[in-house]
Amino acid sequence: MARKLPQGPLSASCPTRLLLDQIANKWAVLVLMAVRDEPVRFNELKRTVEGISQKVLGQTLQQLERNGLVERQVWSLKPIAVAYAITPHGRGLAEIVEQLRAWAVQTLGRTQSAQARFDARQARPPSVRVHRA
Amino acid sequence: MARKLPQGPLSASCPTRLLLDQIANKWAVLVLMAVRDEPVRFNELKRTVEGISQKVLGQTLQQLERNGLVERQVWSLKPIAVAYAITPHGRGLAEIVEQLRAWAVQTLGRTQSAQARFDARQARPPSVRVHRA
DNA sequence: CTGAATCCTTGCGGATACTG
DNA sequence: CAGTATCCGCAAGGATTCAG
Repeated sequence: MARKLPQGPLSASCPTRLLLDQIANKWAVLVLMAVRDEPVRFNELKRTVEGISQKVLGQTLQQLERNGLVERQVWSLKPIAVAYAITPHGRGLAEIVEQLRAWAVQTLGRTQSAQARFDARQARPPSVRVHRA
Repeated sequence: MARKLPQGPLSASCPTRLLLDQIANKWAVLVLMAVRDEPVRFNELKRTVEGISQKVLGQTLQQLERNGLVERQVWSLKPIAVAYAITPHGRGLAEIVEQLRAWAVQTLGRTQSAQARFDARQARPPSVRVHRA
Protein backbone atom coordinates (compact mmCIF):
# COMPACT_ATOMS: atom_id res chain seq x y z
CA MET A 1 0.00 0.00 0.00
CA ALA A 2 1.85 3.02 1.23
CA ARG A 3 -0.04 5.14 -1.24
CA LYS A 4 -2.87 6.20 0.99
CA LEU A 5 -2.81 9.74 -0.37
CA PRO A 6 -6.26 10.39 -1.78
CA GLN A 7 -5.18 13.03 -4.24
CA GLY A 8 -2.08 13.75 -6.20
CA PRO A 9 1.15 15.13 -4.84
CA LEU A 10 0.17 18.77 -4.87
CA SER A 11 -3.40 18.48 -3.66
CA ALA A 12 -5.05 20.75 -1.17
CA SER A 13 -3.85 18.54 1.63
CA CYS A 14 -0.31 19.67 1.01
CA PRO A 15 0.69 22.17 3.67
CA THR A 16 2.22 24.29 0.97
CA ARG A 17 -1.28 24.95 -0.27
CA LEU A 18 -2.39 26.00 3.17
CA LEU A 19 0.52 28.35 3.43
CA LEU A 20 -0.01 29.79 -0.01
CA ASP A 21 -3.65 30.44 0.72
CA GLN A 22 -2.42 32.65 3.51
CA ILE A 23 0.44 34.61 2.03
CA ALA A 24 0.16 34.17 -1.71
CA ASN A 25 -1.07 37.73 -2.10
CA LYS A 26 1.31 40.62 -2.12
CA TRP A 27 -0.67 42.71 0.32
CA ALA A 28 -0.31 40.20 3.13
CA VAL A 29 3.41 39.96 2.58
CA LEU A 30 3.88 43.69 2.31
CA VAL A 31 1.91 44.36 5.46
CA LEU A 32 3.80 41.67 7.30
CA MET A 33 7.08 43.24 6.31
CA ALA A 34 5.78 46.67 7.19
CA VAL A 35 5.23 45.72 10.83
CA ARG A 36 8.37 43.64 11.04
CA ASP A 37 10.52 46.18 12.87
CA GLU A 38 8.05 47.83 15.19
CA PRO A 39 4.34 48.10 16.00
CA VAL A 40 2.61 50.29 13.46
CA ARG A 41 -0.69 52.11 13.69
CA PHE A 42 -3.48 51.57 11.24
CA ASN A 43 -3.33 54.79 9.29
CA GLU A 44 0.41 54.87 9.41
CA LEU A 45 0.35 51.39 7.94
CA LYS A 46 -1.97 52.58 5.26
CA ARG A 47 0.45 55.32 4.39
CA THR A 48 3.48 53.05 4.58
CA VAL A 49 2.26 50.35 2.29
CA GLU A 50 0.92 52.96 -0.05
CA GLY A 51 -1.43 51.72 -2.66
CA ILE A 52 -3.44 49.52 -0.38
CA SER A 53 -7.01 50.52 0.29
CA GLN A 54 -8.29 50.75 3.85
CA LYS A 55 -10.67 47.93 3.18
CA VAL A 56 -8.02 45.55 1.99
CA LEU A 57 -5.71 46.66 4.75
CA GLY A 58 -8.36 45.79 7.31
CA GLN A 59 -9.00 42.43 5.73
CA THR A 60 -5.31 41.68 5.47
CA LEU A 61 -4.68 42.60 9.09
CA GLN A 62 -7.51 40.38 10.26
CA GLN A 63 -6.17 37.54 8.20
CA LEU A 64 -2.66 38.02 9.52
CA GLU A 65 -3.96 38.26 13.05
CA ARG A 66 -6.05 35.15 12.61
CA ASN A 67 -3.01 33.23 11.52
CA GLY A 68 -1.12 34.45 14.54
CA LEU A 69 1.37 36.39 12.48
CA VAL A 70 0.58 39.82 13.86
CA GLU A 71 -0.92 41.00 17.14
CA ARG A 72 -3.47 43.73 17.66
CA GLN A 73 -2.63 46.15 20.45
CA VAL A 74 -5.17 48.65 21.69
CA TRP A 75 -4.61 51.76 23.78
CA SER A 76 -7.86 53.24 24.97
CA LEU A 77 -6.86 56.81 24.55
CA LYS A 78 -9.18 59.69 23.88
CA PRO A 79 -9.09 58.99 20.19
CA ILE A 80 -8.70 55.24 20.17
CA ALA A 81 -5.26 54.08 19.19
CA VAL A 82 -4.43 50.71 17.73
CA ALA A 83 -1.14 49.26 16.65
CA TYR A 84 -0.21 46.04 14.98
CA ALA A 85 2.92 44.19 16.01
CA ILE A 86 4.55 41.17 14.53
CA THR A 87 4.53 38.02 16.65
CA PRO A 88 7.40 35.57 17.13
CA HIS A 89 5.50 33.27 14.82
CA GLY A 90 5.23 35.96 12.21
CA ARG A 91 8.86 36.85 12.63
CA GLY A 92 9.87 33.40 11.53
CA LEU A 93 7.92 33.83 8.34
CA ALA A 94 9.21 37.33 7.85
CA GLU A 95 12.76 36.08 7.94
CA ILE A 96 12.12 33.75 5.06
CA VAL A 97 10.34 36.47 3.17
CA GLU A 98 13.38 38.61 3.78
CA GLN A 99 15.41 35.95 2.01
CA LEU A 100 13.02 36.19 -0.88
CA ARG A 101 13.55 39.91 -0.99
CA ALA A 102 17.30 39.46 -0.91
CA TRP A 103 17.08 36.95 -3.73
CA ALA A 104 14.93 39.31 -5.74
CA VAL A 105 17.42 42.12 -5.39
CA GLN A 106 20.38 39.91 -6.05
CA THR A 107 18.93 38.40 -9.22
CA LEU A 108 17.16 41.48 -10.46
CA GLY A 109 19.43 41.89 -13.43
CA ARG A 110 19.11 38.28 -14.43
CA THR A 111 15.35 38.47 -14.22
CA GLN A 112 15.16 41.58 -16.35
CA SER A 113 17.46 40.24 -19.03
CA ALA A 114 15.48 37.01 -19.12
CA GLN A 115 12.32 39.00 -19.61
CA ALA A 116 13.89 41.10 -22.31
CA ARG A 117 15.10 38.01 -24.11
CA PHE A 118 11.70 36.39 -23.92
CA ASP A 119 9.88 39.48 -25.10
CA ALA A 120 12.26 39.91 -28.00
CA ARG A 121 11.85 36.29 -29.01
CA GLN A 122 8.09 36.53 -28.91
CA ALA A 123 8.23 39.92 -30.59
CA ARG A 124 5.44 41.35 -28.57
CA PRO A 125 4.86 44.73 -30.26
CA PRO A 126 3.45 46.83 -27.44
CA SER A 127 5.07 47.21 -24.07
CA VAL A 128 2.78 44.85 -22.28
CA ARG A 129 -0.20 42.74 -23.08
CA VAL A 130 -3.07 44.95 -24.10
CA HIS A 131 -5.81 42.58 -23.14
CA ARG A 132 -8.26 44.07 -25.58
CA ALA A 133 -6.95 44.69 -29.05
CA MET B 1 15.15 68.63 -2.05
CA ALA B 2 16.98 65.38 -1.69
CA ARG B 3 13.64 63.66 -1.57
CA LYS B 4 13.44 62.69 -5.17
CA LEU B 5 11.62 59.53 -4.27
CA PRO B 6 8.13 60.03 -5.57
CA GLN B 7 6.49 57.51 -3.30
CA GLY B 8 6.97 56.11 0.18
CA PRO B 9 9.07 53.24 1.45
CA LEU B 10 7.06 50.36 0.07
CA SER B 11 6.25 51.87 -3.27
CA ALA B 12 6.28 50.06 -6.58
CA SER B 13 9.94 50.84 -6.96
CA CYS B 14 10.77 48.39 -4.21
CA PRO B 15 12.12 45.18 -5.73
CA THR B 16 9.97 43.27 -3.32
CA ARG B 17 6.99 44.51 -5.25
CA LEU B 18 8.50 43.29 -8.49
CA LEU B 19 9.09 39.89 -7.00
CA LEU B 20 5.64 39.69 -5.52
CA ASP B 21 4.07 40.57 -8.82
CA GLN B 22 5.74 37.49 -10.17
CA ILE B 23 5.28 34.86 -7.53
CA ALA B 24 2.57 36.18 -5.26
CA ASN B 25 0.08 33.74 -6.74
CA LYS B 26 -0.06 30.21 -5.58
CA TRP B 27 -0.23 28.71 -9.05
CA ALA B 28 3.17 30.06 -10.04
CA VAL B 29 4.74 28.73 -6.89
CA LEU B 30 3.06 25.36 -7.17
CA VAL B 31 4.07 24.92 -10.78
CA LEU B 32 7.60 25.96 -9.99
CA MET B 33 7.79 23.35 -7.26
CA ALA B 34 6.21 20.78 -9.53
CA VAL B 35 9.04 21.01 -12.04
CA ARG B 36 11.70 21.32 -9.42
CA ASP B 37 12.96 17.75 -9.55
CA GLU B 38 12.67 16.91 -13.22
CA PRO B 39 11.28 18.16 -16.52
CA VAL B 40 7.54 17.65 -16.63
CA ARG B 41 5.23 17.50 -19.60
CA PHE B 42 2.28 19.80 -19.99
CA ASN B 43 -0.56 17.44 -19.29
CA GLU B 44 1.37 15.65 -16.63
CA LEU B 45 1.87 19.02 -15.01
CA LYS B 46 -1.82 19.69 -15.24
CA ARG B 47 -2.48 16.42 -13.47
CA THR B 48 0.20 16.97 -10.88
CA VAL B 49 -0.84 20.38 -9.73
CA GLU B 50 -4.42 19.27 -9.74
CA GLY B 51 -6.98 22.01 -9.62
CA ILE B 52 -5.27 24.26 -12.12
CA SER B 53 -7.03 24.85 -15.41
CA GLN B 54 -5.18 24.40 -18.64
CA LYS B 55 -5.55 28.08 -19.39
CA VAL B 56 -3.99 29.21 -16.16
CA LEU B 57 -1.32 26.56 -16.45
CA GLY B 58 -0.37 27.89 -19.85
CA GLN B 59 -0.31 31.45 -18.61
CA THR B 60 1.68 30.51 -15.55
CA LEU B 61 4.23 28.59 -17.57
CA GLN B 62 4.70 31.49 -19.94
CA GLN B 63 5.16 33.81 -17.03
CA LEU B 64 7.67 31.50 -15.38
CA GLU B 65 9.50 31.07 -18.67
CA ARG B 66 9.53 34.79 -19.25
CA ASN B 67 11.14 35.33 -15.89
CA GLY B 68 13.75 32.72 -16.68
CA LEU B 69 12.59 30.40 -13.94
CA VAL B 70 11.63 27.48 -16.15
CA GLU B 71 12.75 26.39 -19.59
CA ARG B 72 10.59 25.05 -22.38
CA GLN B 73 11.92 21.93 -24.09
CA VAL B 74 10.37 20.65 -27.28
CA TRP B 75 10.71 17.22 -28.87
CA SER B 76 9.24 17.12 -32.33
CA LEU B 77 7.78 13.68 -32.07
CA LYS B 78 4.77 12.43 -33.92
CA PRO B 79 2.46 13.95 -31.41
CA ILE B 80 4.39 16.98 -30.28
CA ALA B 81 5.96 16.62 -26.88
CA VAL B 82 6.90 19.49 -24.63
CA ALA B 83 8.45 19.47 -21.21
CA TYR B 84 9.19 22.23 -18.77
CA ALA B 85 12.36 22.16 -16.74
CA ILE B 86 13.51 24.39 -13.95
CA THR B 87 16.49 26.62 -14.62
CA PRO B 88 19.40 27.33 -12.30
CA HIS B 89 17.82 30.69 -11.71
CA GLY B 90 14.52 29.08 -10.83
CA ARG B 91 16.25 26.59 -8.62
CA GLY B 92 17.52 29.38 -6.43
CA LEU B 93 14.01 30.61 -5.92
CA ALA B 94 12.70 27.10 -5.42
CA GLU B 95 15.12 26.56 -2.58
CA ILE B 96 13.74 29.53 -0.70
CA VAL B 97 10.21 28.40 -1.40
CA GLU B 98 11.21 25.05 -0.02
CA GLN B 99 12.10 26.82 3.20
CA LEU B 100 8.65 28.31 3.20
CA ARG B 101 7.18 24.87 2.84
CA ALA B 102 9.32 23.57 5.65
CA TRP B 103 8.25 26.46 7.83
CA ALA B 104 4.64 25.83 7.01
CA VAL B 105 4.89 22.18 7.99
CA GLN B 106 6.86 22.93 11.08
CA THR B 107 4.47 25.58 12.37
CA LEU B 108 1.29 23.99 11.14
CA GLY B 109 0.03 23.25 14.65
CA ARG B 110 0.76 26.74 15.83
CA THR B 111 -1.06 28.22 12.89
CA GLN B 112 -4.13 26.09 13.41
CA SER B 113 -4.36 26.79 17.11
CA ALA B 114 -3.95 30.50 16.41
CA GLN B 115 -6.80 30.33 13.94
CA ALA B 116 -8.97 28.38 16.36
CA ARG B 117 -8.29 30.91 19.11
CA PHE B 118 -9.11 33.80 16.84
CA ASP B 119 -12.30 32.23 15.58
CA ALA B 120 -13.43 31.42 19.10
CA ARG B 121 -12.72 34.95 20.27
CA GLN B 122 -14.64 36.45 17.40
CA ALA B 123 -17.38 33.88 17.92
CA ARG B 124 -18.01 33.40 14.27
CA PRO B 125 -21.22 31.35 14.50
CA PRO B 126 -21.77 29.67 11.14
CA SER B 127 -19.23 27.95 9.05
CA VAL B 128 -16.72 30.70 8.94
CA ARG B 129 -15.22 31.16 5.59
CA VAL B 130 -16.44 28.36 3.44
CA HIS B 131 -13.75 28.59 0.86
CA ARG B 132 -16.08 27.49 -1.89
CA ALA B 133 -19.55 28.98 -1.75
C1' DC C 1 -0.54 16.16 -27.01
C1' DT C 2 0.10 21.12 -26.64
C1' DG C 3 -1.62 24.90 -26.71
C1' DA C 4 -4.41 29.53 -28.30
C1' DA C 5 -8.89 31.81 -28.39
C1' DT C 6 -13.57 32.77 -26.84
C1' DC C 7 -17.11 33.26 -23.50
C1' DC C 8 -18.76 34.05 -19.12
C1' DT C 9 -18.98 33.92 -14.15
C1' DT C 10 -16.86 35.00 -9.84
C1' DG C 11 -15.02 37.75 -6.48
C1' DC C 12 -11.00 40.79 -5.49
C1' DG C 13 -10.32 45.09 -4.48
C1' DG C 14 -11.10 50.39 -5.03
C1' DA C 15 -14.15 54.35 -3.79
C1' DT C 16 -17.40 56.06 -0.80
C1' DA C 17 -20.15 56.59 3.23
C1' DC C 18 -21.24 55.71 8.03
C1' DT C 19 -20.21 54.30 13.12
C1' DG C 20 -17.54 54.27 17.71
C1' DC D 1 -8.24 57.57 14.61
C1' DA D 2 -9.92 52.97 13.55
C1' DG D 3 -12.58 50.52 11.48
C1' DT D 4 -17.23 48.26 9.08
C1' DA D 5 -20.60 48.18 5.31
C1' DT D 6 -22.12 48.91 0.56
C1' DC D 7 -21.84 49.40 -4.14
C1' DC D 8 -19.62 48.25 -8.29
C1' DG D 9 -16.02 47.81 -12.07
C1' DC D 10 -12.78 45.03 -13.83
C1' DA D 11 -9.79 41.46 -14.44
C1' DA D 12 -8.54 36.65 -12.95
C1' DG D 13 -9.61 32.36 -14.15
C1' DG D 14 -12.87 28.13 -15.16
C1' DA D 15 -15.19 25.68 -19.05
C1' DT D 16 -15.29 24.95 -23.72
C1' DT D 17 -13.91 25.07 -28.43
C1' DC D 18 -10.60 25.17 -32.12
C1' DA D 19 -5.96 24.67 -34.18
C1' DG D 20 -1.05 22.78 -35.10
